[in-house]
Order: sequence, then structure tokens, then C-alpha cells
Amino acid sequence: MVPSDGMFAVIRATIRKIPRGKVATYGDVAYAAGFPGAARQVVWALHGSRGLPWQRVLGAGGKILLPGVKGAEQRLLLQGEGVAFIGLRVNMKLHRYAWPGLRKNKPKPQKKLKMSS
DNA sequence: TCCGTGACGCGAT
DNA sequence: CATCGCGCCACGG
Repeated sequence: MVPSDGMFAVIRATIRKIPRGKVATYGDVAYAAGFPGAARQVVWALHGSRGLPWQRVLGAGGKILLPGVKGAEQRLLLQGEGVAFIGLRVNMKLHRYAWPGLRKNKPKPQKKLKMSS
């Protein structure tokens, strides 16, 4: 699957890989699909989606961004898959999908340290 | 063709 | 925490 197949095709394929009981953020999907920063395109891909695990895609921090009844439905679907919530957010610590072959943590910027004397 | 719109993200402040 | 600015790009008017 390469970008030349079309951005949405790649994004959809990426979303399909999220297993039951796991979730991913829009940013994660975009990054994993090879389009870092293109979170909005993920939204579009979901719009034209059919047969995708759309409920497993959340906002940054595991927050459901889909408003209204759809949002409530999303939460119920996820809970039905065993996904645990902490308040309004999904417990990402437990359910964030670890994309195979992707850097989990960003490189540490080297905190400014003060030198004595 | 230009322009606003999206279930947005992220680093900096 | 909250806010700002910028990046992202297909689509419809």
C-alpha cells in the first residue's frame, strides 16, 4: 500500500488495522499512514468510510470529539469492546494501539541544565 | 479559482 | 490546565 494509491485508501487501510479493544488518535492514524500532521484527512476518510472501525479513532488524549448522539454511540461501542474510560477520556495507557514499527516516544529535547559556577 | 469548512494535532507560551 | 499559531488537504459553493 503506497501513497500513490491515494491518501484515503492508505488511511482507510491503516484504520482497519486497529484491533478490537484498542484505539488510536487522529494524529496517530495520520502518522502511521505516512502523512504526519494530516489529522484532518483522517476525518475525511472516516466520512466516506463504510465498514471501518470508526469508533476506534479518537481525539488527542483519548477524547471523543464526535458530538451528540454519535459520540455517545461511539462510547458505548468502545465500552462494548472492553475499552475503559477515565472520565471523558479513554484510558490510553491501556488501550492505545501500538503501531508496529513506529516510534512510541519522541526524542527528548535535552532539558536546559544550569551549571554551577 | 479562491475560500471556508472539517469527528484535528502539536509545540510553544 | 488554556490559548495561539501553523500545518494539513479534499471538497463544495
